[in-house]
Amino acid sequence: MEKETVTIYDVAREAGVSMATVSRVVNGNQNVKESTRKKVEEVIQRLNYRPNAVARGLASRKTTTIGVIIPDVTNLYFSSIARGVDDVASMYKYNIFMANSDGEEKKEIRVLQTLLAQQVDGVIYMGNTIGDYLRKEIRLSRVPIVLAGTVDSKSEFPAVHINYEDATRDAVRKLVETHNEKIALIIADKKYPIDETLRMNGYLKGLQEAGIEVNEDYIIRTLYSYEQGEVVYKRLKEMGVTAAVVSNDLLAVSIVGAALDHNEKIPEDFEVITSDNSMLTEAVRPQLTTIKQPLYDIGAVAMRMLTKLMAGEMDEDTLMRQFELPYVIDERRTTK
Amino acid sequence: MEKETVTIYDVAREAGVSMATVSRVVNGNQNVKESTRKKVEEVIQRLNYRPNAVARGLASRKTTTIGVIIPDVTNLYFSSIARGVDDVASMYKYNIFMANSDGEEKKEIRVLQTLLAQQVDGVIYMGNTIGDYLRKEIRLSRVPIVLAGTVDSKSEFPAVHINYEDATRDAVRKLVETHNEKIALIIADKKYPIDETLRMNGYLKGLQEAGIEVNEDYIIRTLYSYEQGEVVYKRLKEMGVTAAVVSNDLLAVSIVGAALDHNEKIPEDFEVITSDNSMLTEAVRPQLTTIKQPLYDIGAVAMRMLTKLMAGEMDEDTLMRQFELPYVIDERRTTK
DNA sequence: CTATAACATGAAAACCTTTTCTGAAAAACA
DNA sequence: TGTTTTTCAGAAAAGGTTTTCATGTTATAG
Repeated sequence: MEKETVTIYDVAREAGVSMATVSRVVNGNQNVKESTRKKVEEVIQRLNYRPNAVARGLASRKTTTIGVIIPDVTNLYFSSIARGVDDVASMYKYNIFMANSDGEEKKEIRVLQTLLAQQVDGVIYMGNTIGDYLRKEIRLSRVPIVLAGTVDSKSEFPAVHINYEDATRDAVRKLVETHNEKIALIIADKKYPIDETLRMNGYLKGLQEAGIEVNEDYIIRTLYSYEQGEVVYKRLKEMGVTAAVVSNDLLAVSIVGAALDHNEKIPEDFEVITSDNSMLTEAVRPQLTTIKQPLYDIGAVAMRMLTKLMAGEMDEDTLMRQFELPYVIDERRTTK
Repeated sequence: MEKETVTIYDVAREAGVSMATVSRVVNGNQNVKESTRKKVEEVIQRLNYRPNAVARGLASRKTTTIGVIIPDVTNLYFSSIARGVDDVASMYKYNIFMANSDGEEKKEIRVLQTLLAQQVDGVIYMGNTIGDYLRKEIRLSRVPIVLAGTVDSKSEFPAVHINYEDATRDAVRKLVETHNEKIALIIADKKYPIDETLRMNGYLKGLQEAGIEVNEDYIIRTLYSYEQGEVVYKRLKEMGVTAAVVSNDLLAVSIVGAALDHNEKIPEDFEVITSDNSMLTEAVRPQLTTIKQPLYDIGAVAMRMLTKLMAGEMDEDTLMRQFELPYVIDERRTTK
């Protein structure tokens, strides 16, 4: 009754060859005579033999498995990237361990450790800051890692993303063109380097170019959550702000929502540019003007890079550069 | 230079005990004298020993790993469930292999096979129909499986979800109360049993109760994609339909969006009830009236169930019942 | 104080592959 | 035909644990 598993040994016996030979045919090794290959393949079919990946991993020290650290699958920005990762991973026969970290370093470290214990061949990291302890942990691990949709403030690890600074500057420029003078930047309350350094710099640069003086109050840090829309909107209005660059789609949607609740005319009275281009931006009304990030591609490219690193085809030191994908600003209905 | 991995053998030697003893302390086995435990733990700390999960898996035939089959991580309905799964999985120290299937049986089978090759201890399945071949594959596998947010039309496998039939009937009732007579049902173009059987039955039942005759044209099958909003809306209007129950949030959002594009007054001229309650429904304006499914909980409960199955604490035959979680209809701004 | 039970530990097999090394047979060459 | 190279295949070790069984030691009971 108990399903007895069929092993490579069973196949060998049945086919009258050695385990080594079976292993060779399973792995597509060329050193097998056509006739014996046929024979072995027939037996594999007949017994319905499925190689045990765990044993394989132990013997070969390669698990064809990667780890993906993601703050929250439920966040469209990250899940879109993850989808890109998964598609190319499965193209290369890699299986994915996925773990949510909530972007908290403590969890990230725990998660990384369990991934390493699982002997993953590489890891894709999505998140925020790479804290010092996490950084040390990664260095120690000796498995390649690449960051997707995430920047490493110390440029130590390979990463693929867009140029957030330029993109944000462009967004500000766009808002300046339509004569906005009180322009807000809405970013995360956590200390994400993408927000705090890159988007911030882009924002400042955009204002500076236009000769607009910076008002610190227009830089708002908040939770990435739709409940915050109303709160943020009110603060904006109290200050007479007429336009905002928002770093998260869901938040942008809810800010626009709050504006509509208050009978604001969009984009006439209030303009918004958001930053992710998840499908949200096109589904809602008014459709959101957005910095169009190629999310899927970011994931795909990152994974492709990781396969090269894992195959040793690429030296981490040579191609450690930050890989920048193009972005574009897609004008829709929340800008004039 | 090459990072030499430290094994249980190193720890044993260093601590002056056998591998068996080290294994015992690592696994919290009680049969170890306090003093030796201390000693071993000290050495583990000092050498920074991390058990190799692959070797462990091979030796024990337990990988503390589960597989999650998901149509698309990018779909909020499924990713919300997945988040619930992940949280309780990590609570029980299980690692998750996640694989996207696009809801296509072919991919599902391939994915299931690679998961089984990885020797997962159990699997969570999200999807649509369980096709015959997939069904056979699962039966053969002998690892427990539970369906999350998914029904098994043959009730062969344990599953957790809400009562889609009742929920849909309630939604129809609600629309009938406000004197709608031409009520549409918008479901997936694929043959999902949740849509084709359950939601359909609920819809029919709701109409029947109200003495409204069914018009087949009002049952629309379409892609779950925001681009379809316009298309569906137009068909609805041509037929003079005044209300719809939609089985996917993103689609519902885009239908409402299309209606707004055509200067329709919502909910006065057109009412919509959607079915998932992803965060989308509250972020957009007007906020969507929805069947409130406890998505996270569906995932969490399913995973909890799976742990029991895996631990043998629960017999698949005894508790094979379909586990129903409560739902509620949350009235917001797309119904009168 | 002896007989017995309970505890603590180690040796070695088992888990299922891959991989290295070696050798035999076949093919190519001279 | 003899020699060298190439091709094909097997034996056995290695990979890092868990687990079973046996044994020595200590505590408990009589």
